[in-house]
Amino acid sequence: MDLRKLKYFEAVAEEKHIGRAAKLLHISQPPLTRQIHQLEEELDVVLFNRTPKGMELTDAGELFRQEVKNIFALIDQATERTQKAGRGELGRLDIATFGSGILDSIPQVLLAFKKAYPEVSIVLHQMDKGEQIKALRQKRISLGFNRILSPLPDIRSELVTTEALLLAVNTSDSMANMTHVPFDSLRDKPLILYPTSNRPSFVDKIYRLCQLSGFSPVVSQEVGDAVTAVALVASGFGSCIVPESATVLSLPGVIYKPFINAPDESSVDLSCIYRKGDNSPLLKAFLKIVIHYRMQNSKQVVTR
Amino acid sequence: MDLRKLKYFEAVAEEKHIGRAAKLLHISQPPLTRQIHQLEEELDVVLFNRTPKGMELTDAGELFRQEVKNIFALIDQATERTQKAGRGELGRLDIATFGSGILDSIPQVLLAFKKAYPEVSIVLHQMDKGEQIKALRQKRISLGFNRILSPLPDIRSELVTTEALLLAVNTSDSMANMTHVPFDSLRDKPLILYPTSNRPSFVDKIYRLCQLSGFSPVVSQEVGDAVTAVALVASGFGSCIVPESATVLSLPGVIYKPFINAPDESSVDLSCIYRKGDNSPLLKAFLKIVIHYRMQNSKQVVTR
DNA sequence: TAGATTGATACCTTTAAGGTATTATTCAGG
DNA sequence: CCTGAATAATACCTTAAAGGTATCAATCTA
Repeated sequence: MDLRKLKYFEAVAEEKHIGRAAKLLHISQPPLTRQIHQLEEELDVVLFNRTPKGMELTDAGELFRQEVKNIFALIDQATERTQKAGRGELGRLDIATFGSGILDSIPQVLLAFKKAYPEVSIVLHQMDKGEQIKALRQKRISLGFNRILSPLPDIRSELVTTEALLLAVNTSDSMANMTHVPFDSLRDKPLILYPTSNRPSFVDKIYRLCQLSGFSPVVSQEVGDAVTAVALVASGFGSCIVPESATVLSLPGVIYKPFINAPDESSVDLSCIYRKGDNSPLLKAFLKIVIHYRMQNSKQVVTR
Repeated sequence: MDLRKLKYFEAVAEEKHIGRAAKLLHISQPPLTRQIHQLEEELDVVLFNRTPKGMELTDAGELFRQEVKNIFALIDQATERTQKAGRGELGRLDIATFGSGILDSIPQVLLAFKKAYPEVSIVLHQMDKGEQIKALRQKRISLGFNRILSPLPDIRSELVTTEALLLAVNTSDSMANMTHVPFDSLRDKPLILYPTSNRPSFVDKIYRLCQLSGFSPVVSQEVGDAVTAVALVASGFGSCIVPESATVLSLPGVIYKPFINAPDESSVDLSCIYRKGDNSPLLKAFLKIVIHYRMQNSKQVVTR
């Protein structure tokens, strides 16, 4: 079977005339006659009745014509879909997020991507950093969102946004009516912290900042994610340090305060990580959106 | 696009290795490399990632592989269906029957055909002879069942069965307890007859038989079809002459009597008619069943 | 570092599709 | 009844494209 023959068949079926069909196909009549004969021989079916006026489809030919139409439609569809997939406009993207990272920035990036590439289905997975790296290597995911990174030979990363750290305090706290909180006022204040999972972690960062300010934090409670932490702040368990994006959690009894006199690097990055060799167009498309988001975001910061 | 390329693509996708795939396809490696490159160029999509270990499908390639599988399945299906249609095993057959002809023989033939060619859908149309011939010429039907035929240049016919003529009489009739009815006893007996639609007709035949016996029939009533006629016999309107197959109508008050001393040709043919030039495999298949039916039927008559 | 294995490239051979000239057949019109 | 026009079919040649052989560049492995 040969698509050329099918195309030729379609033309003859349409024109009911070998000569005219040949002209339409920009070939001469004899080769077309031959191709039609070969097709009939291959199928072992008479597709046309030859009359002195031209070619007339048999019932079997009529049926075959429909089938051929479907075949070409399917081929066109296959081509189109494959090309879309090749441009990263169609497919499935498995993305990992960490516990409370799914606040503010990540949804915004995902939304922007969804808008630009509506035919890509995004599947989200909850994973901590260690799991993300494992899943990346096993190709179970193509992307992971993370905060604190250590360089790895087979993993690349792209910065999404940089967020200031804020202190979430209870409204009954003595610091509640300050506009800015000096970082070292955290000395002796009970802090809600997170367990250290995979180093380097967000907790490590907080410990280092305290160390730079010359004290060790007093841990009142360890919780798994920022949402729980803020909830505990609301009920008076203590304060906690959160990235700026956590302010979307507006719980009664909680207010967020910026630091003053904080050591350098009192901000935290949000990055996405991916396999080094991955040249999938889906990944490229996503990174393009990430970079666009970062640009737009930093511009906003500048113009503020 | 070219099915050869798709076949080659499938092989490489399966083997993940150009060399092995080439061996499987019984060609050498370089042309296969070239074909894959051409396919990628034509689609403008990278289908494989080349590694030192072999070829690895990209996401787009993976999708294309599915599509290609569907394409080949559709082509196979198209081929199969067309071949069936070419052998008359698939399709639609429009058949005309006349009023009461749809008794006994015709259903048996249709049933036999349905059994032998289950994938052919038969569409029945009620038409008298004149309409049948018109519909045949306009190709609205491919076959018509009929009794009395006049030869036409563009219409062929095939005998289905020959039936004796019987007299349907009311049980109260004086002839009811005869085993055989002399034909000329119909003289002066009221007969239920049919209107003459297209000559030569069944009525013409009856008139001729009467004429040969030396009398003219007394018409008590004209009715459109044999079923109505027999119903009138049941209620005492008179007698009527019917083909043997009408005996399947067993109405209370009606008994069927064979003739004796009837003129020659006191039997009537059931034939099917079709276009002279029609070489459709569906028609051929149907005629084969018709001839088979006739053979089997005449054998039964002989062995009786 | 040497050898083996991968896909890619260069160049020639062979197959099959396309072109030109012609034929057989059928139908329409004189 | 014959002639001419139109149809698809056939014979034979030309051309384009697929296939084969030899070889290369790159990468991993021992």
